[in-house]
Amino acid sequence: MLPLMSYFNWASPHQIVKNLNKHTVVDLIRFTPGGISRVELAERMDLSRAAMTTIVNDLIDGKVIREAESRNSQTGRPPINLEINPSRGFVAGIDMGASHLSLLLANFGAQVIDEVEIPFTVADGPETGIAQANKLLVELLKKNSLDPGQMSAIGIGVPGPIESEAGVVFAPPIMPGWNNYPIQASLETTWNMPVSLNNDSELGAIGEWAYGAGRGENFLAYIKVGTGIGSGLLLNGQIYRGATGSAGEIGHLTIEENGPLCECGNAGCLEALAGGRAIARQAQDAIRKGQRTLLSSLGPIEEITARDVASAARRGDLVSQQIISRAGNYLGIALAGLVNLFNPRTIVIGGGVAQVGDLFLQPIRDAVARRSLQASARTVKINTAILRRRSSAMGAVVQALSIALHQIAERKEVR
Amino acid sequence: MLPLMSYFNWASPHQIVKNLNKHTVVDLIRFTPGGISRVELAERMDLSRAAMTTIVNDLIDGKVIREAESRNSQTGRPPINLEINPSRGFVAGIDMGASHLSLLLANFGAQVIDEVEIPFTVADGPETGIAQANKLLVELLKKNSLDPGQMSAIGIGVPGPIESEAGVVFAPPIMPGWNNYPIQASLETTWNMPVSLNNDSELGAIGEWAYGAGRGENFLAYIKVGTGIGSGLLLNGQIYRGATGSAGEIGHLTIEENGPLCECGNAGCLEALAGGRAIARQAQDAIRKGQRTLLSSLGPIEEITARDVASAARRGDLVSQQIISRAGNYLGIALAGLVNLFNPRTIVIGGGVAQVGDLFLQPIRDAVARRSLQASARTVKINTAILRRRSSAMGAVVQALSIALHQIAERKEVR
DNA sequence: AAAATATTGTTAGATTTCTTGACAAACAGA
DNA sequence: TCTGTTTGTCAAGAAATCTAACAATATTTT
Repeated sequence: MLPLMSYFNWASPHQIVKNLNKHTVVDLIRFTPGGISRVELAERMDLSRAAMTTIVNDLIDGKVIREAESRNSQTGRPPINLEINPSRGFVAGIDMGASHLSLLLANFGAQVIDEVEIPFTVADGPETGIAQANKLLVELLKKNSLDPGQMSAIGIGVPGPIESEAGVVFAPPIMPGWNNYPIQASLETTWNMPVSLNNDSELGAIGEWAYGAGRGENFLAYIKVGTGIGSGLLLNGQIYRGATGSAGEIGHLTIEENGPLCECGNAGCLEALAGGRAIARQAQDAIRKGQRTLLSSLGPIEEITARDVASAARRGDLVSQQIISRAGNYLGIALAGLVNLFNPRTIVIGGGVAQVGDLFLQPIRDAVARRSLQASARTVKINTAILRRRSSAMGAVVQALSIALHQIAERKEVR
Repeated sequence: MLPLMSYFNWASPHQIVKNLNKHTVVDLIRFTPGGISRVELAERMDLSRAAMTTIVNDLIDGKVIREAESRNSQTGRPPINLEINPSRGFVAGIDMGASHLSLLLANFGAQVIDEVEIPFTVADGPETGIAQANKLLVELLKKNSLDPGQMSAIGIGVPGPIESEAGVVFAPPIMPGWNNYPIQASLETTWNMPVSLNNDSELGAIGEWAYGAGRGENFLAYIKVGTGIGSGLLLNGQIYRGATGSAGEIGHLTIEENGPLCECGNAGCLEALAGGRAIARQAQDAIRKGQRTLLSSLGPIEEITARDVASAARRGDLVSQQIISRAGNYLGIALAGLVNLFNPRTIVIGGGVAQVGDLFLQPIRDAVARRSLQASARTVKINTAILRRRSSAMGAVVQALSIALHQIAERKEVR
């Protein structure tokens, strides 16, 4: 069957970008677990083996990819696996959160060389924030005796909606002062290399898709439970942003019509019931009411965070467990809606609270099973992020590599 | 910017189907309002004018398209509009509902030649249902002095989830007995031509996208309010079916946790609150309670339908208007969730109840504005289906034409 | 150890599809 | 009638892929 109107929406595909098949080969090599050979590539892409030889040897000449070990086969000449040439260069992945800034340094094979994370206040504004990120990257490079010239691209994720053409964030609720600030352009000027600016939840989805709990799943939702609650959607294998770039706002689904007020102005949003701030507040209330909990011993009540609650829950604190479990139930109610509408194959739960594991996951799974249609609920898998705190930063690395690799693959000569 | 992982997911594009550019040209001609010329095609597809001449003349030779009138231009040689050759053949579009069966006969220019609609009971099972459809089509052809040999393809929509490879419906709640029945194969054998089987809500989205209220909108949700409530989603310009084909099940979002029981087994589903059956039941209850309403004069209480309520509401009946408005509010609550998650540009409301107009639309718009994030709510347009009862059947015609046109475009010679 | 078999990867020439750049065609206005 | 402008066509050449034969490298069989 023909996919509907696909012709209409694709620009002439050999023109979307030149050498489309070359790019396809690069990405198949990047993301096929266990490696892939020339003949397998040819079969997968429906090209002749001869054509594949030309394409692959071209990429090898450009030092984008290289031959790896031959796999042992049952019979016949063993296939030669192809892999990205890891020593072709480096990229950086930056994950900017509301209260943390983390940074990965990776080679072209997407292997993490080094990483660093610092406390951070995104509300301090763009100049301060970007300066901090720059400084951190300079230090990390120096520590690894690397020259900025050896880097090829930077990926960065921020907790707000992106205007991707312009390279800015657009009316971000939790990034005051950043509206329309030229984040991408600023980094590109400073570092003199291409920069990919993305939403942090989208990057989480990409990271977990590429190397995590949703590896290769083409219908994937990544839920980031942090200060706020956001999601990154991978539909038909592509990031889905919606008509104006604000798709996936699961945090502002109304769950309880008369629930607590949310920063967005509505009442009873998921975020106001199960987000990091809500979890912290519930814990503080519990202490004030005099409930017996490990949390009371942590110092000033106002400074108790969702992370404290999560870690207390893991150590067996009943009050904390109850708070986490209730948050899980709320999230599950929202996810039931998402499951009915999107019918994803996999949902990956990331962010600090998710690391608690089954204490959080089980109420989610229960609520989804109870409140969504069997057809979709039966097939959906709900799991914790494998890359843990690194999901988004890893997604940023993937995006940086996408730019770097495809830019190099365009060129004929070795630079 | 490069679209993420697009390379990975596309098979080698020139292989998705041969002569991709030829097909793109056909669809651009089909769906560009106001017509399109060779040069405009070349620009839109990023091809040279010379290449476009070859492609277009090839299609003209194959009698797939033809030259239309020249448009008047400001200056220079006026462009020659291209159009699908309407007299190249005919197609049929079938819309099978729970309680009606309708049929459109259209030429290759998608102009409706004739149509017919009969009452129908899908629950009578596939043999009966398909026999009825066949008979109806035979009669319609005879009435228009057409030979089956002049038809090129059939599109059919049914109210259940589709396994599109297999051409069957899969566990359809309101099509008892149809599970896995080879609908597509049966029609293909009987008529000896290709058949496209689709979900009726999807077809509604396609119909309204092509010739209706969502013309050309690439982020479109079509909501069908009939006996049940379903939706068809067009995301990034492509029909979205989800991982297992059951995406868009908006009718089974939980709206009131302790609401009325739904056929799906859960409680408080949208469908149980605002679907056709729910509307009829509320009207019946109102009469039994002795409320003053035009509906009381319509004969046996049990036979009052949602359509009766809708038409009474249009004529000013307050009780009916209240019921419709309440249903609109419930639908709006569900749509607020859809807007937050999908961020569509347009929502088209179809089905019988929607024809009431603002009485139904306004509470929907209010609820969406109240309960979804500003970023998405501000930009979404919510309108009634322009094609009215024909949305789905027209979508079936579009699908049939897709098969027919692209099949012919493949061939070199005129058949 | 040699031969048979199977599978991967390469080579050379033909084919298809697109590009470039020149040119013909069709209209408006001076 | 001439000029300017835009559409559409033609011919030669370039790029990418195909076909079909062949070389390379392993296992299995004789």
